[in-house]
Amino acid sequence: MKFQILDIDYFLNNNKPVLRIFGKQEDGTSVCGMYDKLEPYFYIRLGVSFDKALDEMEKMREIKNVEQAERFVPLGYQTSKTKLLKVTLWNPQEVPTVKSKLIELGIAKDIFEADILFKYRFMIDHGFYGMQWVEADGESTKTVKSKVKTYKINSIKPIEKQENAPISYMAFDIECVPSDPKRPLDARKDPIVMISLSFVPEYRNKKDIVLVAKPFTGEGTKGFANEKEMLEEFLNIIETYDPDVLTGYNINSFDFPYIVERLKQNKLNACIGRTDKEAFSREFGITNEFIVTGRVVVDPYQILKRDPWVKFHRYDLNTVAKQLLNEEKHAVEYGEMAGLWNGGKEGLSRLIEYCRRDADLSLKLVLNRGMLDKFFELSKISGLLLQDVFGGQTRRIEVMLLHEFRKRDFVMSAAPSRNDMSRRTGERKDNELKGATVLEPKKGLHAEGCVLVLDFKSLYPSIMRTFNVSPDSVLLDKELIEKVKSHQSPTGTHFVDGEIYQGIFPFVLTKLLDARGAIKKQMKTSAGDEKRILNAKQLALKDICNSFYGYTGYIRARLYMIDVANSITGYGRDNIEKTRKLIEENFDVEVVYGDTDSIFLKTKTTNLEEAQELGTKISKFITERLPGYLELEFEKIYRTFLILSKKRYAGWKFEKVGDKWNDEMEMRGIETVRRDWCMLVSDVMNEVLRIVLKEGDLQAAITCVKDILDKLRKGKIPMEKLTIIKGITQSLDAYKGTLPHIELAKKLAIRNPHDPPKVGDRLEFVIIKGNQMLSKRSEDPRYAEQNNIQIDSDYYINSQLFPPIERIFAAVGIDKSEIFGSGHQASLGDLLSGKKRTMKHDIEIEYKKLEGIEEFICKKCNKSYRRIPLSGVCECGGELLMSYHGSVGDKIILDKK
DNA sequence: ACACGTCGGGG
DNA sequence: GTGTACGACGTGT
Repeated sequence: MKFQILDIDYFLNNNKPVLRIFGKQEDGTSVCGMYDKLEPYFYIRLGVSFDKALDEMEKMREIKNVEQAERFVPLGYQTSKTKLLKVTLWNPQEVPTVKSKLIELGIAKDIFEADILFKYRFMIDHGFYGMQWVEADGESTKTVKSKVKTYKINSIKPIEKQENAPISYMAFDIECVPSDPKRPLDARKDPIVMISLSFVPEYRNKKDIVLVAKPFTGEGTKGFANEKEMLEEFLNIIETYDPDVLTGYNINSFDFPYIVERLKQNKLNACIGRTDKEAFSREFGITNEFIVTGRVVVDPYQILKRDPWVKFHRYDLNTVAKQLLNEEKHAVEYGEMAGLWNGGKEGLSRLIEYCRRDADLSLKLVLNRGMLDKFFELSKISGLLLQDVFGGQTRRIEVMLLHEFRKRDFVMSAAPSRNDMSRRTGERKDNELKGATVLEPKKGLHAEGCVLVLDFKSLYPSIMRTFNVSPDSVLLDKELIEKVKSHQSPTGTHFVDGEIYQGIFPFVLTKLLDARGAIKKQMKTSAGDEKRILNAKQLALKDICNSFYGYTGYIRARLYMIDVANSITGYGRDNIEKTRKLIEENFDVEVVYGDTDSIFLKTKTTNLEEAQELGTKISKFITERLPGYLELEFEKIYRTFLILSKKRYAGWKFEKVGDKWNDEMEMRGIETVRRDWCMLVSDVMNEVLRIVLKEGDLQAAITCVKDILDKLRKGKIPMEKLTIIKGITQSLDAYKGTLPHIELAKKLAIRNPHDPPKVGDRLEFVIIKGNQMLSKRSEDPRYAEQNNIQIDSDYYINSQLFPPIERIFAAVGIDKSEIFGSGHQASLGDLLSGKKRTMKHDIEIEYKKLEGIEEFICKKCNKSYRRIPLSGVCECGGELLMSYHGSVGDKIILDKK
């Protein structure tokens, strides 16, 4: 029998562990393999004599066997293996108690691998990675311990196979109505009124179903007498459809815990998994986790929120779906729900369709956007089970290293205890983790010549490879430093030379980076699904490679070594300084900026082709002169470059695709979108940056801002552009200070006593004119509009627009008084005497061709604008979308690092 | 510039 | 389940 591993756990049968390996066969059949031939074990370094230890340990009934073993210990370069004891127990659950007993009695001085989950012990010992294809031999068996086809396995081994087995997905979403409209939802009392389910592939020829907790008939809808019957059907569908992946938006912290509580209230078992074990939820901080044995729980909310490459302004389903799928939720406000539920059939239908859409959108997010592709690959590369790969980098690295350790006869350190961690924190006071070098920026606008950006390819991984930096290659012993051929890092730590012994990190990184290189090559000749998967794979490899450095300095790492981390950044600092010097000595360019692994060079040419050529030449020159694997790559050209300070800059980027130059505005660290800013600020900032960078017309930038201020003072900016949104997070009287949105909430509660704002509501407000304190001058935008209340233009000018806009203007040498100053206005010419006020960028390509590449298109009537009209919307009132190189969509803010 | 506190998504 | 756990952005000093 062959199958792909999805999940593993174990149960006890007469105090003996039996592993349950859940998987999928090629034809999509779910199977479970039961394996009982593994015993839990760990290693100790003796604190007493062997005989004494043996004596004591024979008295412990939990211990099955003790034998001598020789292994390399992980920290510091080892010239020989260390004598250890391998302790085998009967029951994995007794490991923690035995472990602490051995330490207490002084028998063990050190403990290794006593905190490796039993399922991972199994995987590592068998060489199984996540989503591994295996071949097992055994016989079919019947048991209550599994709900799918089960086999008792005699032997099991990994096999080579790339493609995934067919995976089934089910998304769901629940709606609840509070029994007391003034109170927040309470899962103990307030029932679930409907559950929508969405399937890929279809379930009984249906792509979705909505279960309703009251009698109802309708297409794709199933009514029930009450909540309990509806919940029973929910459990029943899960069992018959048998999904591999359960998904839904924010299910980990809302839907799942809520359902579990409702099942409990209705005296039903939470049998959602593929075993007799009930599903359960646990929380830490915000990251709730929901465990369903045998299946994989995927919460797109958590995945999106943790993605460092793509950031959203907000993370509610509507915003995310709009951006990623160009689809929206049905418009139903939370406050309406009770009314819809308790009202007539029409309202109920609306609520049902709202619910249906939510589940559909979640599933589309996961599937249409290939959200899991990278995680499948991360699981295969790291060795973590799919369910565990959504967490942090630490576990990915550690389980991967465990595989490597086993091959090399190494043992893994224990995860740090609370004590270890506070000791590490304390030690940092004297020996702090020093970061990278950020070259002092030459602030301002650089428009006279193209700016070249060059990057070191995988800087930290390359450093670790070049200088053999690894926790197991450090020379901790003074004597060893004299005996062994070694080198010293810029921060004074010694490492054994690579030709004597290659550390595990450089070894693993070499494997991973080589694999990534091969995949990127392969991508060039592939297309469609194949290319998509290859891309996911190379991204997964990149993620893992880039996390090694951070790992060595992470307080919770098993292989924490601050000297190793500091050596890496130390080499990095050396490298960028060396590079700067080499460039300045050999090329006629000015270093205007650089950060960690990048360097920005201002050239004397405005010709893109020439700039490109120079960039390539410099990268080759430098790479030839740097040691080992360090490689400086020519990354991109900024025709114009504006830098405000370290880490805050914008550039007009040109990139050659084929023989055409594509252009794009790029911003880093300059936020144009922030939660607490109204839309007007974002619009003005984008517009100002565009004018400065693309038109080089400072005058126009000033005029643009002045126009806005003028409109603002005359009350001509639409209310929605001035609206600020903030949420109510606690009961109104619990707030200590006065906050604008809370003051407004109080006002609204008086105006509208039957539907007051509640905890969890998000309030929109504008600041209006008046002589009270600011916080008391918040008002509902619609109310202000209807009652013709004037907004406080001074607030918007001084508190919202001024700070960010001033930073930009200061950098290009425009004094704030020129725009914001009231009364006496300095003449434009005076302010910048000697400096050229306006310049049209000189570009030696056909400018005409560029026109129209970037434009704004109305979503409704398709009318296109070269600039956003100041109203922010189309003449027809429709929303405007940006268009880049022919593709239309809101811009997602990408911010590397 | 730093330390400390709050909040997120869902209904 | 041989585990005990976030990170961005806000305000205040």
